[in-house]
Amino acid sequence: MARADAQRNRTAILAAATEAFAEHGPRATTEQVAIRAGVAVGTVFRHFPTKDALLVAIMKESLRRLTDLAAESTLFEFLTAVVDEAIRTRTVVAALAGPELDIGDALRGLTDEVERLLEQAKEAGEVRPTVRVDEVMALLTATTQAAQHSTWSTDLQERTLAIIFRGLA
Amino acid sequence: MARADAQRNRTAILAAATEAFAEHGPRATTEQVAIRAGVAVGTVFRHFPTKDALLVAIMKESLRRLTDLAAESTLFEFLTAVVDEAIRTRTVVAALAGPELDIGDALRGLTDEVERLLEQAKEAGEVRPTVRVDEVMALLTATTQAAQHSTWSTDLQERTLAIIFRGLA
DNA sequence: CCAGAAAGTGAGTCATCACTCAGGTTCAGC
DNA sequence: GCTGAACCTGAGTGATGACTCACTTTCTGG
Repeated sequence: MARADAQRNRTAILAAATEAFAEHGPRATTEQVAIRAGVAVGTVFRHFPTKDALLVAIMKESLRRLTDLAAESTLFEFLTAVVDEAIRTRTVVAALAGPELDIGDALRGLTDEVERLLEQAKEAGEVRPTVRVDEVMALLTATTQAAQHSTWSTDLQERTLAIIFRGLA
Repeated sequence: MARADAQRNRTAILAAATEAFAEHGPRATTEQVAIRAGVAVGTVFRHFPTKDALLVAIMKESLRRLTDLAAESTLFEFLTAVVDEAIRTRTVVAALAGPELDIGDALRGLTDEVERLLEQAKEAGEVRPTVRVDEVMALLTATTQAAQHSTWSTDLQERTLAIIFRGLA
């Protein structure tokens, strides 16, 4: 049986890291995370041997949450939701962006869901049959990247997404 | 009259920095730039008091080049060109992205050109009249961001841009 | 030529962080 | 309770990288 306090700390660290990275991006220091979690630095490193490991853990969590969400959405709803999530937690983006960190499997799960939603949308006649998944993922990456770096009003975000949706239809 | 060697060094530093940042992103060290330019670190700092100043100088140069290019292109040609440039020199992107660095005026020049091209495209019936400049800029930001972070094949890049163009039409 | 001003040099400073570890604390099973 | 294994602590370490400055070198105008 794992110790209860260790479990509590692990959870607290994950929550703190999510907040810290959301605020300051991946440049948030491990110590900031530790303080936020009410814990010493050493404890953070006991649970996650590396800062990157911590980032990966958070990203996987985020991707899993999104993958679940996909189960109960249409394609367009889902894309909108992903962009929202990207703005809120500035880490997802990195996840979609580069192969620097190893989150291959979680990302594949998301892609599978998108593929399913894409097929649905095609059958409903909402998306051209010629559109491929990698194109949708590329657009998704693009939008999330930009949404978090620059400061878009929700209005602009909606109008931009509308253009993309029109391009898919 | 400014000294000739100083001019030469300034040019060499700018060229070296462009290369270095293109290869390693903004994380390239000042010393790498110095070595590439065949110069000591101190000299780099004599010309550009800050690493950020150096980045700004490069970005402005890049934006000016693009602004010039806009004079002789259609909207779609231009957007494609910007994305290409973004992939080549990984610094433009940061320019479009955030207000972290001060390049306001150069960016405004680019936006003006895009606006002009947009009007042209509308008159030619290639773009819906309802499309606004900020939307085009947002899409531009998005695409450049993504293009440089992830590794897109030129094929995927073309297909993705095609979808965006279709959305604008 | 030659002064002296402008420019260049590069070892050194200082701050920042990811990460460690010797020693103290707390939990869980008996 | 008690014991020992698991866990926590936080000052310290080492690496990195932006920036400085006392000193040397190189231009250029007269």
